[in-house]
Amino acid sequence: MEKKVSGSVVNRLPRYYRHITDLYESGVERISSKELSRRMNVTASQIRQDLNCFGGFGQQGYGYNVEMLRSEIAKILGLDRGYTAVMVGAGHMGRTFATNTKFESRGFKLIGIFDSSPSVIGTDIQGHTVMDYAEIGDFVREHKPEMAILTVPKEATKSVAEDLRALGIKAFMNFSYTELREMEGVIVENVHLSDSLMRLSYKISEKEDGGR
Amino acid sequence: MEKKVSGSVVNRLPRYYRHITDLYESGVERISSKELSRRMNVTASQIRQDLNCFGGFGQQGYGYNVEMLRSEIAKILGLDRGYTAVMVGAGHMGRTFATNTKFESRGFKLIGIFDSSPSVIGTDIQGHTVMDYAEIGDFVREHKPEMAILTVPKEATKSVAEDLRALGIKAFMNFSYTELREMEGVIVENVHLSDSLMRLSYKISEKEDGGR
DNA sequence: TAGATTGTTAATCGATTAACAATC
DNA sequence: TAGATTGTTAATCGATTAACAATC
Repeated sequence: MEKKVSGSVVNRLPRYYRHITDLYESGVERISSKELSRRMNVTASQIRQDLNCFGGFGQQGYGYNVEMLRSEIAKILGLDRGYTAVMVGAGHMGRTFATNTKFESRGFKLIGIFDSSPSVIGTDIQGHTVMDYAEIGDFVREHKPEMAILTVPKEATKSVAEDLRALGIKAFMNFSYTELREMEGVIVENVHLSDSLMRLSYKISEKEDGGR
Repeated sequence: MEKKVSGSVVNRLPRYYRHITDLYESGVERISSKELSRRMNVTASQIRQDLNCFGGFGQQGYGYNVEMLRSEIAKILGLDRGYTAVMVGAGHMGRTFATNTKFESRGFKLIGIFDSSPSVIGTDIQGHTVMDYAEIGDFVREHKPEMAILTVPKEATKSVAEDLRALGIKAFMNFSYTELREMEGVIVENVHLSDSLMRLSYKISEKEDGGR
């Protein structure tokens, strides 16, 4: 059994993937931890430590092969596993997230969008016909998606999550302004956009005061 | 000059605000760090430490007064300063963020939305008429907003940020899948939704492997 | 007063950085 | 080979937790 990887490292992984992908797409073949550290504004030491949680992907005197490192990080992140997701909530946020996220190029597949409002059921989002939430049970039992993206109003979040959990969904991404409390045996990632707005506000006011 | 507050504490502040606001709205008058720790799933010690970076808001033997604590955290976050924001990019994400975020109830004011595409200029978003990006210079010079929300495509992010910086905008919230590198003297908060998706993916695959 | 709970100091734990031998 | 750069150990730094005297 490998050593447990710390949360701080996990949080940084997508950022590594993003930067390495940028390099890959601009045709860079190799990169040293030093050069990457300059670009990412972190220490080279941290990069080497982080990557070594998962294996020795570099070569002394050379650095890291960009293509190889990219595919290794993808593997670590599980992007090669073809995870599938359903989305519940075809309102503004659902539409935007479904439209903006390049699911396929990130290794995921969005396989169904559900809503309970008659006015959106049957409409199209990026080639997906919105289905009736009442039918989600059959759909999930048949297709067995790993994750659910919840873009429903605050009030509905908890009950939808409980329904889906009972159907065997293991992981949730929650966009509503409520915290989906960790349920037994389930993985939750809460996305709170207004938290970012508040952090920004804090930093502005901190700066104003500091400048006095 | 007060002691520098650590990034970890700042990151937790919006979450405190959210939980305290929940309590406030459900009519709770006082809360102890112990009870709050139970609800938030953190240690009571951490709560007391965190709050004490900013002052002694509690009372021995009693706990914290919810209404008072809420307004203190709001003050710390700068939510009482009436910061104003412009948004650039009236596509899906811009529309969604403008529609979903209760700016006013969070102490902010969105004062203008801009785009450069003739097909959206003049359309309405939550009572805002989308203005021509070509006119943003005059607008910013007149209204002096503190922050800008960038919901533009990846390619446009950098140049828009530089324009706005030259106009005096101090803080940016960037939604595009590119990192707005910290510019001299400017505050940046990057929001990367697909990072959350990847973290979720990591956790699912970690769990699968762990269960073997 | 007695009980409760804070504010704060000290102890522990974990994460980051520095350093360097191994090696390509 | 000589130079570069990794992987990894040790040192440092910072954040979290525990403990408790102060006090409402």
